[in-house]
Amino acid sequence: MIKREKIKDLLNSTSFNTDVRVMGWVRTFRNNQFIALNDGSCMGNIQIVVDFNNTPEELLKRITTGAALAVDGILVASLGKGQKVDIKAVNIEILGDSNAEEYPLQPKKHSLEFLREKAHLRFRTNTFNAVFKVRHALAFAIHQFFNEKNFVYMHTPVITASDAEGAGEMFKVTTLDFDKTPRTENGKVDFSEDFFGRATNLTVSGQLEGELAAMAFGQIYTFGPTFRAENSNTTRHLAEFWMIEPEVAFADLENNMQLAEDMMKYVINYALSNCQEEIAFLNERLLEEEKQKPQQERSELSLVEKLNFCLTNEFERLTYTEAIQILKHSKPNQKKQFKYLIDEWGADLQSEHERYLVEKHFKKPVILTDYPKDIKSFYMRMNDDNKTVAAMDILFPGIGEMIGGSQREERLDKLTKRMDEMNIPQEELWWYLDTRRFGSAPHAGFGLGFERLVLFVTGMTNIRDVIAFPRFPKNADF
RNA sequence: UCCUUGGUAGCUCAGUGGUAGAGCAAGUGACUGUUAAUCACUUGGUCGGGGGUUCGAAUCCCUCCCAAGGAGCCA
Repeated sequence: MIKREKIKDLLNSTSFNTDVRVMGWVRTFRNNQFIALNDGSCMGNIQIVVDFNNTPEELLKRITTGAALAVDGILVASLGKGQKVDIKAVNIEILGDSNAEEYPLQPKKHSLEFLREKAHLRFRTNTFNAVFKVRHALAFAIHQFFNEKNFVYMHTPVITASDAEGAGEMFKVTTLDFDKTPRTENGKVDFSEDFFGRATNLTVSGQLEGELAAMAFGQIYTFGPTFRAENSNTTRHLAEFWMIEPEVAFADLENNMQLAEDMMKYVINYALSNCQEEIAFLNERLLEEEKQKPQQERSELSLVEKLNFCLTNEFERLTYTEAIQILKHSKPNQKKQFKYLIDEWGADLQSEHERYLVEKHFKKPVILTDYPKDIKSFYMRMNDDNKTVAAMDILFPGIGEMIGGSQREERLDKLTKRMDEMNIPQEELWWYLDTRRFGSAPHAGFGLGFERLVLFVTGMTNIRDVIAFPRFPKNADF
């Protein structure tokens, strides 16, 4: 028997008149004669030409959209205009039938909302083929970037006992029987009877554990699933998402910003050069979509232009205080077009403000630094002004916050003081505080929401379309 | 969780008080170098669920569920 070949290789082949064998799934079957076959090796289909006069009616009827086939045939130069090569079928074997009356994917354009409900089948569409290839490339590029810089990939725990991080609502992890939970004398659930002997949750961040490792390896990163039980129903939040969290010893906020910008450019560049076909497709898809919109709402740059723009321009860096000044004097603020008007220093920035800075004022990624201490986490390093902390948020057009990071507070007295002020129990984080007791050192790190990166690079607009099986409130299908 | 807009055939939608429609898909047939093939015919609906108003409800009211977009929370 001949060895099976990948469609990707055959589409570029010029070895005409050779016997080939392919396997794949039917995308369309036109004219009782032309099968567009896809095997996932690339976005393109190979055209199988069927000699329908010498093929049993029985078999022709079973060549339906979605059916899996094994085809033996001869590779020939195509007579048609749409493609360079055809396979003249000699023998077609149906590996798996696909009932055309029941198969949900039709040879036509489907809405993303519809495909979201068919998440088990949506990989079979061009759009999702492209999205998940790009997702793969980005994940690979992230590992390659850190590996080249000699970072150590740490696997931080998915189940944690600390609930003091304040990053968000947590999912409880328990084996207790809900119908008869053990109770303490004062009526509370007795978690000492639970599997771990204490209350546990799914992690909301690997940062604290990451810091422990960074204080030995010097530079580490994590890349794993993260969970937030927030009741968020937006196009950029998930209950289960993947996060990349580098942590670097002997680094300050400046180093941290540089690392983040370098990483973003590295992985975007990797995707551009390794997913040309996919990104070209997504670029076209987005252009088509934008055509539906009124002129005003269309973006100035195409997807490819936007990605290239990111690579060739420095991210704009400015402090929170400078941003407030810009916003205060901005047109929408003067004309009271903001829903939340910028009045004085200290307020948290709303999405509309971030969007103005990124999309209207600077028109490129922006790194905002040195936020007021009161709107940031306890572990961020206090600046000399005692008002701001060495925090940074990287804002991207269309996405908002892509990265959040900071230089960490390495001074034990200042750290414990902040914890007291923010009511964070020190005894629960004794192990974290130990790093400040024994050989503390300046260090910094950040968290990158992987799906938000995939959103940006694919030009998709809903985060539920860039993760295979999205988890969000009221939804855990598949 | 809040605000807005929606939920009608497998899909995308029209129908705004008088008894259910189109295009595509699917089925049957014709045609055969097509490119989401084309042409003809056919099938297909508890109009999101429940309750109410009315002689009569897809249409009006109440309520619940679900979806999209925006907000908050954040990555």
